[in-house]
Amino acid sequence: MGLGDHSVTTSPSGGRPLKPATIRDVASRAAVSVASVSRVLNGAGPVALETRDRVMEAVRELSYVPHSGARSLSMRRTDTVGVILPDLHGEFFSELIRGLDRAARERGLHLLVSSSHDDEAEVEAALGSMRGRVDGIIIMSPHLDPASVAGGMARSVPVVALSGDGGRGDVAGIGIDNAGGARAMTAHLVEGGARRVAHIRGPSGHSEAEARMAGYAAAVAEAGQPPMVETGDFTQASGYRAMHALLERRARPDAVFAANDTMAIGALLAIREAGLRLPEDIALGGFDDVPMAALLRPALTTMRISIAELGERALARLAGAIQSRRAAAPADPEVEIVRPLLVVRQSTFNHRQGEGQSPASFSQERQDA
Amino acid sequence: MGLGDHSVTTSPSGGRPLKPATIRDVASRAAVSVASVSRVLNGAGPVALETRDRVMEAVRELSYVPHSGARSLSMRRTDTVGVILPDLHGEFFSELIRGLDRAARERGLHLLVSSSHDDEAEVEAALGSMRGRVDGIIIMSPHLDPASVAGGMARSVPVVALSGDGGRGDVAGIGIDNAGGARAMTAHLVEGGARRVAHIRGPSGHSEAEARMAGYAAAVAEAGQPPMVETGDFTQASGYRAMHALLERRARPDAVFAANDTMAIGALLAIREAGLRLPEDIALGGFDDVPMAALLRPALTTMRISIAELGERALARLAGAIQSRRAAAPADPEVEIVRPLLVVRQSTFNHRQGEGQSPASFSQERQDA
DNA sequence: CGGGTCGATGTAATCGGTTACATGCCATGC
DNA sequence: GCATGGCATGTAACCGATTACATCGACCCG
Repeated sequence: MGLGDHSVTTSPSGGRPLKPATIRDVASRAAVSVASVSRVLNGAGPVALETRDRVMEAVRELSYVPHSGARSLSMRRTDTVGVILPDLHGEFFSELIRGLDRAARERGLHLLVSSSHDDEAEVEAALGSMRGRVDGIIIMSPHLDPASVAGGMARSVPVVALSGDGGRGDVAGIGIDNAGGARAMTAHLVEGGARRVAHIRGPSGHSEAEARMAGYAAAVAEAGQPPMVETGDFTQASGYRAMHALLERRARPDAVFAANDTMAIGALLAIREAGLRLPEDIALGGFDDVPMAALLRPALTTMRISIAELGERALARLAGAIQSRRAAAPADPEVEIVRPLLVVRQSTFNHRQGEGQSPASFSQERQDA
Repeated sequence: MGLGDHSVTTSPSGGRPLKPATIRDVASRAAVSVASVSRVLNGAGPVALETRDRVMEAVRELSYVPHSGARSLSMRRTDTVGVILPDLHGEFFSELIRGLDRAARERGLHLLVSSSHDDEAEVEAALGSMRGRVDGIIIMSPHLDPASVAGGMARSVPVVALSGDGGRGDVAGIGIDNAGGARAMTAHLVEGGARRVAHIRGPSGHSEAEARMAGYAAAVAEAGQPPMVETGDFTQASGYRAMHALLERRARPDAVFAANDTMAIGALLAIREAGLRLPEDIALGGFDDVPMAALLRPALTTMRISIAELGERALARLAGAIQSRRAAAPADPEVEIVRPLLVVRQSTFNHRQGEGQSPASFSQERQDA
């Protein structure tokens, strides 16, 4: 039961040790105590130069790598953040993770990802299984109330909600200003001379769809126009169908704002099929600025959201909350809002060069595909 | 120092406990030992009915959730797999994670994701920091040799390499049959009547690009055609430029195989600009079957890889390796190959209905967008 | 009635680190 | 010459679970 009877092979590449070396193996090989090894490795506390060298050599010889799990337990910190996401696709998902990963790596944090959650039970389960694995959680769940879902967990670790409208309730959150963006797009269409701006909205109950709808409604009301709305479900086919329906109305719209780019593409196909010209007969605006938007002809005017940046901000926010919890300071449950950027391309009138800004300080960018 | 002096509040929702309850809190509250609590919670070992009830009640009252980190340490298993990925984008990334996540959840595993690694040093660092956090690792790194990079880690946990051509070396791997796919596509173009099939390849040194190039070269050689090659870098702009170069050649190609769909789209724009018709003047084939491929007009013929399935298979493979390592059985370092599927759409000749299969048992599918 | 079996439970070692505290030593100051 | 202080180091108690082993009755059988 002494310290010396560990069975780790000496040579680094010769016999491959079945079990990796532990700190005690290193200690006994360097003929020092585990405390000294720990001090050397973490650069904490005073160590004699010669001791340091002996330890480093033993580390090299045994190719010792500290066991992060054990460290987490004794340090009461995992340096890991949990990420709980709904069923996301394509560019949105990859950009979000890219932003999270970048920000995490900067801070020496890891990402425990659990995606494709749609109902509340799954989210609860995911949250539960993260206890003791993470120092904080980033959660996105469009159909649910993030505050309630995160309530239990939020008492033990900080939670940041990522949502269409900012997390209501008492958890911190990052949200997209969907209403403001929709309003800016609608105003852009009105300013371009459209007399009847229609909206192809997303499914009712979906918080982002509702917010964009609200922004549209406010802007047309302000312009003294009657609202014209068709409902889609964010797919291309639904955008196509909705546009068809709009074209059959007695008073045809001369501009359409689709609640996302994918539906806008469907609408574009329907407009083309009807033999109408873009943007002369009908102007078209989308939302999201997916990569395809710039590749269409005419290239699509849209509201750009930098998803990667959204991820970075969320992680920065969470990292801050973890810090302040360590300092026993209560984290502020404030909700931070990211504003989309209006990107004007050929699907709307880009005559009127260099004129006035869009309202509400929404910045704007012209682009030629 | 007794068992009873823990300071956790009694009521579940009243005073919020700063520190979550531990198994000892539960034990003392239920007036049993920690062993019994553990037995109840894990359903292992015999427990009296009444004891079980008391424990469950205490668990509820304290809203106790086991600390997975601590459990990992004593069980020597983390139920987590590490995923190390290069800088991936869009659909490929999200589908891969989707497949991994689905397969992981089925098995009660978690995903520790670290993405955007490009050079070897970063990968090494990521691997090191995963020691003690994961039971196994899935690694994808196109420019590097997965075997060497994973060599050190592979001694302590199983590693599965995800790569363009299957991991050489002594680690298990899953690969895509890029060469075979490229060959099938080229053969499809030849069979459609093309006399001069050109190839827009990916960057040299990139293993997938090389494999697809090799498949193309073999197929044109077999058909007795001279190779015509331009090099791109997998971006749309490079596909556009490469196609331009091909069109300026004295002997213009009558079919083009682009090494991925993104470059094929660039090529498509160039062909259109030159006033040529697809597929009559020039037939065009891609690789990957990105969602946009079916939406183009003409819709793009391409080789489909089910990325999500690739992820699922990789995880299944790793899970198997983890199992067998627990049973002290050596895992086989075999490389599993996934074959892409030829999806024929309008950008190539889809006359010749219902004729012979493509060579080498590559399955085929016709589709109308 | 003694010994053996089985079921229910508790005690304490263990996983691999960190770290508060104790110890030993040497140099300094008075 | 002795108290003092600071550096270098070691010992052992955690972190929060699991689990091998010991214990203790109750019950059955010869």
